[in-house]
Amino acid sequence: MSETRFDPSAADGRWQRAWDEAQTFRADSNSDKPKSYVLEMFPYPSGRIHIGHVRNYTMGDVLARYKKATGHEVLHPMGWDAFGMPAENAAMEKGVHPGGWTRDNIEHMKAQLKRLGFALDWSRELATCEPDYYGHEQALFLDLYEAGLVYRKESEVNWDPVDMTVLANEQVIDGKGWRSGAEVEKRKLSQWFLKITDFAEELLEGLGTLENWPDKVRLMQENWIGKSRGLEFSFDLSNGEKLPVYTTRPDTIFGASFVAIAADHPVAQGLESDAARDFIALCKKGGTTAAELETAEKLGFDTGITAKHPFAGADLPVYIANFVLMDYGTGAVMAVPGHDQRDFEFATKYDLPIPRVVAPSLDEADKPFAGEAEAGEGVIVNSDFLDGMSVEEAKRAIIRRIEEQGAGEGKTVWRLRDWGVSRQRYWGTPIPFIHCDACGVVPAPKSSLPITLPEDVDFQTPGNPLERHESWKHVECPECGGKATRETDTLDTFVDSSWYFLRFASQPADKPFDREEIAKWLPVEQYIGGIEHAILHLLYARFWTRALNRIGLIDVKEPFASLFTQGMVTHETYSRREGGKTVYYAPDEISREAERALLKDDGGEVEIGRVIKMSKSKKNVVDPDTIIDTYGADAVRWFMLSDSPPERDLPWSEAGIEGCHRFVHRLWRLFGQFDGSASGEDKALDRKTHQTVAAVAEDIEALGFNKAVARIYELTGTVEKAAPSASRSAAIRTLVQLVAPMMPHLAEEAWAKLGEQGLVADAAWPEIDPTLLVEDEVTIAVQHMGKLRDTLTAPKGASKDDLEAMALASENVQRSIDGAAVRKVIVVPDRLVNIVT
RNA sequence: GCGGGUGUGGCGGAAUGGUAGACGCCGGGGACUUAAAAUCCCCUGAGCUUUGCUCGUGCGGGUUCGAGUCCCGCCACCCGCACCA
Repeated sequence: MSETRFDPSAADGRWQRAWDEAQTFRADSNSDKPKSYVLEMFPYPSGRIHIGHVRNYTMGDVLARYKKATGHEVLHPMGWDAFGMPAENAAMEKGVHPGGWTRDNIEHMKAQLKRLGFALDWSRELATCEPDYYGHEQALFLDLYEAGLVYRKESEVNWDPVDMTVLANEQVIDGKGWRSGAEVEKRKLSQWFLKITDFAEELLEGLGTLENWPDKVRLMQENWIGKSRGLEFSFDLSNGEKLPVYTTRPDTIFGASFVAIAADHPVAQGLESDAARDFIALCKKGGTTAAELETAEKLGFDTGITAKHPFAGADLPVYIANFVLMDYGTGAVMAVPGHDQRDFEFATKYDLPIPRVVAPSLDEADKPFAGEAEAGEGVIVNSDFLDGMSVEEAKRAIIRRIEEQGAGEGKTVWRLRDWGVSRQRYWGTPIPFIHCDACGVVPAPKSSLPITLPEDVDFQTPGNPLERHESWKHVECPECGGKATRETDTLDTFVDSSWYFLRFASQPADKPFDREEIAKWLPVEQYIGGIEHAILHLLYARFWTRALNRIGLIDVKEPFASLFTQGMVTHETYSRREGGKTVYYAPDEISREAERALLKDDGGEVEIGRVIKMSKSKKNVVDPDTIIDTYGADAVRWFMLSDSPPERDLPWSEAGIEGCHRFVHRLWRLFGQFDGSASGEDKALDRKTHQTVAAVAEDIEALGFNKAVARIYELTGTVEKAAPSASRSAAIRTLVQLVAPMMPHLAEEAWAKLGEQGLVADAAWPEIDPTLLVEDEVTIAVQHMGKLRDTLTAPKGASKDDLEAMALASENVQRSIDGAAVRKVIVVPDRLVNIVT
């Protein structure tokens, strides 16, 4: 083997082509091997791969390659979450077609991914914007409709009157459209909904089975679903109506001193007076940002109506209150100021009674409040037949009483809302329905699928181009044959990403997927992606999977057996004040010295800012293409795995990637020292090698890539120092295999030079000799009173008595004991001896 | 406000209740070289009266022969949710 340098610019492409030609990473559904489905969240084709993708896909790739080496049939696919707003924005700004823009981006990004040498089955590539994907989605949507899981209802949306479009909440900034700057209006539109609330209970319970999901994500979903147990009952109002309220604290019912309703509650809406109307308008104006809610004053309006307390008989005033939400519970609450902070503030402001009904003990039934509500545990007081009960006992008692009277019932209320999937946009999956004046809303026949998007659309006029597209929009009614129009709304792109993992596993032309084939691959063994999808995507995908399961299309209930959320790639920022404002500079405009950073252009010093998430506005981004050009794919991959634990943020640094680059070449030099004819055994090295193989395997399976990397560094150092022997040659060969999942190009190149047949990507993971995992000598720590005084070497498994004798023989130990009587000696076999005096 | 997480050298970080700081980066010294790059070797938590000793894992207590790790109470930072009755 010659001492040539490893040249990634030649080797990377060569091996990528070799894998392609051999179809090394093609997944065979009919294989007898155990299946392993490794999946990373597919990207939106924004134009360029960013470094966060590189980290995400490198982790998945190491796992996929390792699984393959350990005898699994691996499915590791890639595709494109290709519908979405940026394509329409590009269309409006640059006059390009969203489809053309998207497909160009896909082509470019695919080339970028290929340069990184990922072990992907590209034969299963899919893009959600193509009819052969979204057509099947339309079919699934119709299936769900037939099962009663899809419905239409009037719903309030954020409407941008200039762009003539619906805006998502996050697109409304300070009450104005993010693009147009126009004042956003609330509009009622008839929209499509999916009945995710039907699955609230099982989505919540299912979380309990997802042991290999981060607790954090499970908790976030749990809070999002938001189950609460309570009582719903009705007040009789002085105007003769009944007012249902919901409470989770029915035990405090005797502490109710007023009733509060939401501004858009029917009772409020029914008020005629100008003052009432003005107050309702005021409530609507209130901001919805976190900061505004934090400081918002509790405001109320006395309707003049009263509500009869079901037990006390008192007439409670009914207020419209700005803190009551219409879309939770019944939009009306019984207000218990003594034991709810919001009610307390409200009652204080409007001078309403604040009775105590929970106290630390029966003796303290009239203890005054210390300026805030007491929401905690205690004993019920001033509450007639509930007096003396605990909070929990009282809850049960009052619910029973109300139920006996037929005035209400114990009820579970969920925070989770049904999923509104209508989007008034062009670049999405057309919703397969037809509106007929005579027949109403009619599902499109499955034979008419896919309903494809028209290509000839213009984006220069505001609004949804589908709305204006006469030849596309007007169709015959499938039922009566009369004049009808297509639904012009398209589906939320989260629908597209709610089943792509099924289509990856099975892609027949005539249906969304094959049930038997899905059963072979699903659930995904390991899913990897960003924490930002903890709720929406991951909840929707779980829902969609359960919905398909319920209607009998698949057998699996939970799509992702294990979830891993990786940290972000971060970078320090460079900036300086110029003409009164802060100007940021990109890393490649900077020359970085040990303590300072200089601008290449003029040599001026710039300030080194905090290490934060890469963002365009701070210009602290690095471009994957550039760094692959400079260092090669393997060094970049290695950096992505080194140092930081994968769930934490990874600070990108020039010094760090250069270190990785050096290591690639250091390995290459070591591989060059392979001597197949070397003889002689080096038992210590054999041990180290086998221990490393076992440890690296364990680390990869636990996704502890940074630890695996450290072990490989260690073994590399040991092998470098070892004298030539058959053991050393074996160690070098093993090292090639150990780094193969992480640095596949270098590994293939070395594998070939070692004279091995075939690809290292096809090679089995090195076998471990269990007898070599244990040392025959161990280092024993010797402590006196828990402080280290000496270390000694003992044979593995030495007896407690021997170890104690050896420890006591130590000069350092004797000096430390200094003649004191030994009271006790603690011996941990093969680890330490602690002498207590 | 509620919920969760994290605090270890100059930096990223290791460490089944058992030798704190593995491994990498930065830095320092040396070798090779006419020189540089590359490479290799050594040092690198702080302090001290340096065969060795003391201190040291955000702070204060506790349990234990022994605590970064377990328990109690704080502090700081980060993330998520948020007027959810």
